[in-house]
Amino acid sequence: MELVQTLPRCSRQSAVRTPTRELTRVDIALFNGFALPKVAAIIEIFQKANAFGASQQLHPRYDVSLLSAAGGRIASSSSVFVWTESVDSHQVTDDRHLLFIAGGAGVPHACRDERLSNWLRRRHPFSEIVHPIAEGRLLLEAAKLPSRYCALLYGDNETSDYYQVRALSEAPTEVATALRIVEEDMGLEVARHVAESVAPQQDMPWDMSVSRSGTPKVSEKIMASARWLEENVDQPVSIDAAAKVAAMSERNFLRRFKSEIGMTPSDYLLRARLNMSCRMLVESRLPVDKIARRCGIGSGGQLAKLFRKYLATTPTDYRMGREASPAEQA
DNA sequence: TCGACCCCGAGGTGAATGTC
DNA sequence: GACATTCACCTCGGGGTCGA
Repeated sequence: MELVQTLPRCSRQSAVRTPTRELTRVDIALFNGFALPKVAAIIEIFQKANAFGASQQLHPRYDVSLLSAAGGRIASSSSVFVWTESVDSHQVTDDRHLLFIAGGAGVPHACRDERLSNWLRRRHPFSEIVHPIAEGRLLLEAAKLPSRYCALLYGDNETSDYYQVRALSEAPTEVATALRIVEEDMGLEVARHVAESVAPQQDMPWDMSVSRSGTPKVSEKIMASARWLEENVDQPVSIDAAAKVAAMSERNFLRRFKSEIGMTPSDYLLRARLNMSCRMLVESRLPVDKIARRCGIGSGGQLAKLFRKYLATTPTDYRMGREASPAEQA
């Protein structure tokens, strides 16, 4: 069941909100086993927008809160821990509220969490945007609530391509929603500035995401399996499991995936993992072995082997090269 | 169009070695 | 001692083919 609502505009004229000052509260609902990358992308977008505002002598525009049913320490699916506020201690204010709901392997368990469901029901009427990330929509469905996307994302405005907005029949990506909100609040130039500073694909060796590019000839089943592969880059993934997502036999899945996407599922997964490891090499100081394990690439040795094959370098050389020439990353 | 079977090679795993 | 890289061996993914 697809539960989707759209407001006329994600603008200040919303009937839901009567702000007393220019602050937007961005609540992100988490649970054990949530998928970290997309949550991190949202946080980064609003943080960059605040930082840009600060450089213009403006007050912080966005207040991002990480929330969970009980509060405290929450583990992502990649075993990275974050500290959260309890939903019960988090009060609704008369500021503008946006709600993002994480996806990830922990969703089925979170769907059975009455405390989280009840809070979603209480918070839903006060949130201008209610945007589930991937499997996060199952949490909304479990609470019998509709999604509430930013309607402007469905319009044919000139910046749709810039945010990689999907077809009209699909929900916008969480990144597109966050960027659109920044554009609404702070203007197109700021949104572009933020998009350019956070866009991982522009820095990475490959941009191969089918789910973002919306390749027209790709069937929904194959698209779903490709998305599933992208969302599970940090997990041990078998082709058989991916075939089950597409509701096909393993052999047929391999054949269809390659003919529609142009590469094998394992190649697709490998590229996604390499992109993630490249990003972590540049943005963190974690040792190569830990990065490899967190990206689903067994060991540092395996990562070195892949870097030698695909990039003709080693992970440490790649990291040093990116640090030595930051201008090339722009 | 899809499933089943078989074979080959690429990739994963863990140990060994090198470097700092 | 920690981390990075190489190497050897084994597993499994992908291609070819055929039949339903």
